[in-house]
Amino acid sequence: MATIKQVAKRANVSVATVSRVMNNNGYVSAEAREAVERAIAELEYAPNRVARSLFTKTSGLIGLIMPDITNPFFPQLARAIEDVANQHGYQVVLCNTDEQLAKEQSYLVALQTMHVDGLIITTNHSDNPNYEKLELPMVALDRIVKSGIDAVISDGYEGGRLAAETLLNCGATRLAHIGGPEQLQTVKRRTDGFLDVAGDRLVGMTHSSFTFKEALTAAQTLFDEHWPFDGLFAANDVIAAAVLQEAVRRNVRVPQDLQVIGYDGIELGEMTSPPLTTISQPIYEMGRRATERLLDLIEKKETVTKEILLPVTLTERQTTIRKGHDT
Amino acid sequence: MATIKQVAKRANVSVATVSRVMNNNGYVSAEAREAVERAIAELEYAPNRVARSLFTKTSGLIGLIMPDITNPFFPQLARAIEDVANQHGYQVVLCNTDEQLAKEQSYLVALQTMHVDGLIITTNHSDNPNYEKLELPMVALDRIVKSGIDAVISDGYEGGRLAAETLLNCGATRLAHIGGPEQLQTVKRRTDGFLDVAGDRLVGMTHSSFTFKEALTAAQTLFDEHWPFDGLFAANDVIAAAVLQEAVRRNVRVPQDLQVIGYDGIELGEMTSPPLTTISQPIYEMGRRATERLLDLIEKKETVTKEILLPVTLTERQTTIRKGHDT
DNA sequence: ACTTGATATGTAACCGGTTACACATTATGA
DNA sequence: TCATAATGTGTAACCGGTTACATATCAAGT
Repeated sequence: MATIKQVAKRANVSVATVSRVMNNNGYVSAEAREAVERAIAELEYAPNRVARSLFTKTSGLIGLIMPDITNPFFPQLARAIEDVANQHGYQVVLCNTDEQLAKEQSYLVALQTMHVDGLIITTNHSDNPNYEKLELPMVALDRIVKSGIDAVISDGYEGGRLAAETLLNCGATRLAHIGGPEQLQTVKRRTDGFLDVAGDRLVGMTHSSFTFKEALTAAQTLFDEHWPFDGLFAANDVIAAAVLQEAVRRNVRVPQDLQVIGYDGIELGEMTSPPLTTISQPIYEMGRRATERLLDLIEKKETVTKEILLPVTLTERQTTIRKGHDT
Repeated sequence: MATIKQVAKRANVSVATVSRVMNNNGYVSAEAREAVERAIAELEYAPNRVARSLFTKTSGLIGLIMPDITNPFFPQLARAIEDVANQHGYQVVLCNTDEQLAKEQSYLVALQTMHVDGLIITTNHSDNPNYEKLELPMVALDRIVKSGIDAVISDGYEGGRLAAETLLNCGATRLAHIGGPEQLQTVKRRTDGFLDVAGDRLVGMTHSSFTFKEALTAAQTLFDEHWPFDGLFAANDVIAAAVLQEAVRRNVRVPQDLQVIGYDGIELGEMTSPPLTTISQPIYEMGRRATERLLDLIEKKETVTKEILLPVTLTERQTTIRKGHDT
């Protein structure tokens, strides 16, 4: 790899001049510029970002902290973040924390010492003494933070309401629900919204983590203890998929005997049989907005904290019965 | 953030001594060491990796180049890579290329100028003039490279054979197949293995990309043009999921009327109804091995090129009929 | 007593950029 | 014509580490 010194030599100028043409600032004569550009081309020079980083104290790196990329909600988010970051010349460093404080902590110092320019955080610690004292620009994604940290979330409460209303509109009268991990506030809101509309039409409810295996157990419990019900809202699509599978195992027909609505709008929902009706979060959009916000924080040095709330929508597929199309 | 100079001052030693205790090399007296350690603790000093990087020309970063993290095969791979990297003190930079040469190219220079220590490549270009001339340590994952680049792949040919044998053993007599994108060599091998065993028992075959939507179209075509068949092998699990969905739409019972085997062993396979029998690649293991190999290349400066071939296994779920358990 | 090797520590160069500052040279305006 | 501003360029300091080298002390060996 060529260095700026070699370029300078070849172009018969000083390193300062080379740096000026690279960064397009300061005065440079037309001849000098041309000579430098030729030298750059000939040597295939690309400036060393580490060296630049040392002086400028910016790295062009943003840290992405998530619980587990393997959870099907996150890849889309990561993709959106990476896309936007890349479009602006940034790279993203991926960090899986498994919601473990120790891992998170160690990533945090690693990221800081490598001078990342900002952080996007999608982990859901209730107890995190970490972030507040960090001076890095950062935005929380799908996650509620107490203090003055920017956040991008979608409207879980409204989503829960929408799910309940939809089931009711589609003719369900006995509602059931499987909620997510109770410490996740964004997820709890979905449950709150659902329950507020369901009222005493709720006949059964349980909770589950977001792993398929546990969801399957939760579904079994729900069927065992509260059957019959004819409308079910799951706190996310993975849980809904488990419900669907358990339903066929029990010869419960979906949507004729039981209507099901999931939450998230991940691709998995298209792949189940039948395809899953769900409350879609604008996942890609959330990632995009979070990243754009972060870049504003980094580059424009914005200071006011903002919370961005995105609307959710109903994606009707085939686990609910369309009004006026009853089978 | 404290600097080494501040630590040195506080401990009444020179920066050299501080550096020596940090890196545990050279001679340091017990008293000096202790003073330095106390100063480090008091200042919460963590060395600036950028500065270190500039001198040592290593960054502790490894670049992960994949087509699209959104494709459900990749998150597990990414996870494995990240885990192993992290255990060894490395971070990973995520790059989605969409198989576009331009994007790949631009990532490559970005990664080089930031001095990543190595590369893991899971893109499947047939034409890539890039990598060979790079002097970075790198390993290809799930991807076949001509020249002297290390690779970790699983035994697709044997997997294809295994799929065919399993279907045959389970009583299928009229076989069908949906292959993957034809330019992907690792995927083509699955088809080869399957066809070699299937022989003239194959009654129909088509191809599809790995997106669910296209897979659905391919499945429809196959049913339209070649039905009936009673055993189907799909080049990956996403395609298999599409087949399953199309089957219920046509009131084809799985596995009674049609047995289906997928490929990959991603979690999606557990979530379909019924759960999918599939040829499992050791995905996490592949990521792990690739990363370990890369770290050997980086740290031990190994030079001999190695190709690691991992075995696949049959994961029997409910889209095939167990021998001796015929329904 | 004197050489020698091990131990201990500091100074300064270096990694490859950026930029403050000094110093020219040329253009502009009165 | 001359002061002043705009333009153009190089030198060297700086970012925060690592390490070669010089130097100093001390114990061991002869």
